[in-house]
Amino acid sequence: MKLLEKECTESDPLVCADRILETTPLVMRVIRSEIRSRRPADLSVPQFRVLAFLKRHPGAGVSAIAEHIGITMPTASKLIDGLVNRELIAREASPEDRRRVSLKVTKAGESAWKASRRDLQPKIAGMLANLSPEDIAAISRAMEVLRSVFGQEQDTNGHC
Amino acid sequence: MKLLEKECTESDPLVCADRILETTPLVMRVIRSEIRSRRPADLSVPQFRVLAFLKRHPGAGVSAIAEHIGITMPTASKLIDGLVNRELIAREASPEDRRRVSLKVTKAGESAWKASRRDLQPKIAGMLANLSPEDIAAISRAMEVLRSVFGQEQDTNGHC
DNA sequence: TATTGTTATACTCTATAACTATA
DNA sequence: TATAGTTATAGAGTATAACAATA
Repeated sequence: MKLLEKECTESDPLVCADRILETTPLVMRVIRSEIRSRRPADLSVPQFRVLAFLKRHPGAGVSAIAEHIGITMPTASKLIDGLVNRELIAREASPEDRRRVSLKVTKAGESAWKASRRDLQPKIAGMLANLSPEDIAAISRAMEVLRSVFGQEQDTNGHC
Repeated sequence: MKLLEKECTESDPLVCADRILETTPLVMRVIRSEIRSRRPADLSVPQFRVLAFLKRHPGAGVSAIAEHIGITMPTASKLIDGLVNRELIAREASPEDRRRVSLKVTKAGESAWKASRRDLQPKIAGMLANLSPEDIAAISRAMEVLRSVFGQEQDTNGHC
């Protein structure tokens, strides 16, 4: 249980929920504004996530994206429209089931995703630079736990 | 440094940034959909945050909100319009400087905020219920650290 | 009939640019 | 001239409801 320094009620789920509620929008806003500032690489957060998902699941359809990203099908469909129009992903009818579409990331999409990531990741990392290694490791672990709880997608794409 | 179980590169800021980038949108989406499902209490995340800020800083103006919430003035102005129309906040001209507006939360706004919070917090807490106390405490601490890094507003409203 | 997508419509959040009113 | 805020305009993300096409 470590020390008493901060032992008040930190293991109380309600306190934890409160902090998640306060902190998450702050982090999100930084991510969004950072993404937005990177014109013309210019991928929104949802677009970035669609590309990431599609890189992991080439050939996936609209419903798979909607489900795993956590949006409705019309929303996913429109999001995909935008990416197809910009030729960042390719959409074609599935041969065996012609209701389905098969989506995959194009070369350009791959580049755009990498560019976004190349800018974003060090920016966020830079904001963490002054933290202690212990704090950083704690955040890393907390994110893993949260992902398992909040993520529809149990990916276990083990970084380790 | 604890054990070796997960010791790979967790204290690497880049790895940590990666996880933040992956996890934060997932958490955010749950929060949003949860907020949205609570009709007719029906506060969006930005609205919720404006009310929270205004509770802490009654009499604040549009620019203060914009700055602390992290949005532009027109965005804040419109957001405020919506809340004023619904009579969740009150807007009046500042007596000493008539360019400024003075905003405060109304009774109805207070109720709406509390209702949103009353629903949201236990919902999020419920999702954490199966985690170990250690995990929960770790998330709590991680959120505190992240808030200090990503928050424009250094509130130190010590819950402890 | 059930599934996969898309279209239609509407609302919120967001920004930039241009404007008004006050200091 | 500079500051506080609003209006105009535009675009993305989101949803629900209604629809088409295929199975």
